[in-house]
Amino acid sequence: MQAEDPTNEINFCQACSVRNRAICADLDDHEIALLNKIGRRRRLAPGETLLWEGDEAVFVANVVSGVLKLSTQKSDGREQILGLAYPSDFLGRPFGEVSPYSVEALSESIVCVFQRSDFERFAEEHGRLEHKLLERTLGELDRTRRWMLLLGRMNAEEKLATLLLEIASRTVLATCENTGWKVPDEFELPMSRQQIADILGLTIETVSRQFTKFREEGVIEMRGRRDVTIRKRDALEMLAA
Amino acid sequence: MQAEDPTNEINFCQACSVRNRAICADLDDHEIALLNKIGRRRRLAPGETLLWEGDEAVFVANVVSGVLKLSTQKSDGREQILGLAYPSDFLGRPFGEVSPYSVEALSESIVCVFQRSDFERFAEEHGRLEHKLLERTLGELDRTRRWMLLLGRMNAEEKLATLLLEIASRTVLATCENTGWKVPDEFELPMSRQQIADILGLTIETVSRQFTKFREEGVIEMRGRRDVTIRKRDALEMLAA
DNA sequence: AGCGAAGTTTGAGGTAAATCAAGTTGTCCG
DNA sequence: CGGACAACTTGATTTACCTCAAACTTCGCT
Repeated sequence: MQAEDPTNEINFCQACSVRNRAICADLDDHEIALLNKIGRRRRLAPGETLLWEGDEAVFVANVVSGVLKLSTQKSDGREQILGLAYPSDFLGRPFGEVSPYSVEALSESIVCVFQRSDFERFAEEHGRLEHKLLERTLGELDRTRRWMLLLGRMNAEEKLATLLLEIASRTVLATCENTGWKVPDEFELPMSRQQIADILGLTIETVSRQFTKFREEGVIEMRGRRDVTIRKRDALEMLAA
Repeated sequence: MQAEDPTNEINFCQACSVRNRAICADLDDHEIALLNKIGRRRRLAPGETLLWEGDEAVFVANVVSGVLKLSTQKSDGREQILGLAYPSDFLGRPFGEVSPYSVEALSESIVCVFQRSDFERFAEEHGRLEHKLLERTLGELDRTRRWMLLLGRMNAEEKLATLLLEIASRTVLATCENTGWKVPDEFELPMSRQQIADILGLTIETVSRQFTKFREEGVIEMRGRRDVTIRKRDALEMLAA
């Protein structure tokens, strides 16, 4: 069963779990076959970096499974996480010389990688792909702008409430492949406390204290450090509003 | 001279000051003529709103002159400005049902407006336009993500320094049409103190105190409330780094 | 099972920015 | 020109979050 080998080079698109949601969704079988030729799959271990901020932008990629973070650093080392990438999300900077941020796997991940130059050539010749990429980029811009409201105008409590709800909803979309569309109240955090702090623009201590507060209030329940169960969704939604 | 009338409906593209920089740049004369037919110019007074957050996204537009703000509000009224739009920038949300943010003119502005449906149809048939829009959207996404570092990880001093440099550089690009490429040290702020606070995720008082501090340190000089002269660019750049 | 390191939580104290409250300045307009 | 209003500045106080420091979990490893 070749299709079960995630690093299989032969026609892996056919069995791709994000085939219907990623930017390749609208391509026909012939186009998919062509795209298949220029791409390859790559497995990333947690902590492994796919792209480095400031480096030449050599790759673009689709996320097949796992969660990755996009991040940038100030000269003094302070880090800000710019976003998370889930299955079917697009990574990299087409039509640009350098990568404006780093991309690092948070969990074990599989990505479908293209040389940027190959991808750009293909996109030029296949308007449907470029259109899909445009739609996705516009959506990502909206999402990113919404996050600015969080960074600029929310307090620690509101920030964490918003993040927990966001992760819950993104996790389900990534997991259940559109069967059974309920957002689950139980999920695993794909990142450490420090990384949560870097997403929310807070310190690790403040994040930790908020988790404790939510636990004490019975808003969430935790088994271990990363397994979260939302107990009072209303309360979280109220705070995030 | 019809071309000098900014609201002229007949072939205004020909004389458009942003013709070479906006997304229409790559279109040939025939395509421009077609685009000209579906667009119209509109003049906006300071404070006038072009798009309302949450409303049906009926328009898209190019900025011809002036400065506009993109903003969103929390339920309790707190506002966050998501970005500024300068001449040649694209506004609106193609391929989306609702406008994810409000767009309001800060200064007297002229925009080139299209019905979203007309624009989408045109874009579908003219890949070059869609390609330009993709490039612009990718650039805007980079810019927006860079702003997240400011919101999440900078203090008030760094934030204001960064904003002043950003406005200075954006102003020149908007003004001198690529002749004499020096960034000027003198410019006019296109927004109030409160709006600056809403851009930086601060309060008006904190912004005011930072201005005073920069003035006392001789980093900037001000004539009136909105005319800024940068006296120590190095100092500002050091802070913004 | 038990050790060790990394990750996390908790506590005490400090500080940047928010809030509350007057003042002051600039600007519009008769 | 002067008066009124909005925009801005300044000051005093509070507070949410940060910093520093120490303990406690969790988890991988032998």
